[in-house]
Amino acid sequence: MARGKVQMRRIENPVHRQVTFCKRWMGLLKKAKELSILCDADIGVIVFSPHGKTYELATNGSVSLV
Amino acid sequence: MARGKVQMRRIENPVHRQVTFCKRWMGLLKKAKELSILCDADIGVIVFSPHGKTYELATNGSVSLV
DNA sequence: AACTATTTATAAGA
DNA sequence: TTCTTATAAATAGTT
Repeated sequence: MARGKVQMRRIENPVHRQVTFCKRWMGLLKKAKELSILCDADIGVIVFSPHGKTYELATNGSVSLV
Repeated sequence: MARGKVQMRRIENPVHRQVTFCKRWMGLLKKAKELSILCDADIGVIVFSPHGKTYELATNGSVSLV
């Protein structure tokens, strides 16, 4: 979304993909938290990275149940 | 994010809150899909609205297991 | 539901 | 990974 448009397809370069993942995951978490607060909703987000790592957010323990 | 900043707290007006929920949920879904595609990750997002409705996205069936 | 003025997220670079 | 900056994208308020 910035210095040039981004093509909507898998980023082949591993380093670039990792950097983008980090940045966008942070952004997604922020957006989810905002939606939760602003609209009084309970949100759970979970991401399974290709390398087996999982990242998650639960605004009320919902995802931890999984 | 636009015609004026938004305070990060629950929107009291029900109509305003519903409209914002709709807009932001759409945005969150888009961001999640993008992260999934760009970074080859598997993502699940689930939202429990205060009124009992649930909205979800699963890029690989992950959330449907819940 | 559409439209834009603005804010925010973020791609690229350091 | 963290910071900076230019620019694309999301969206708050309006119509």
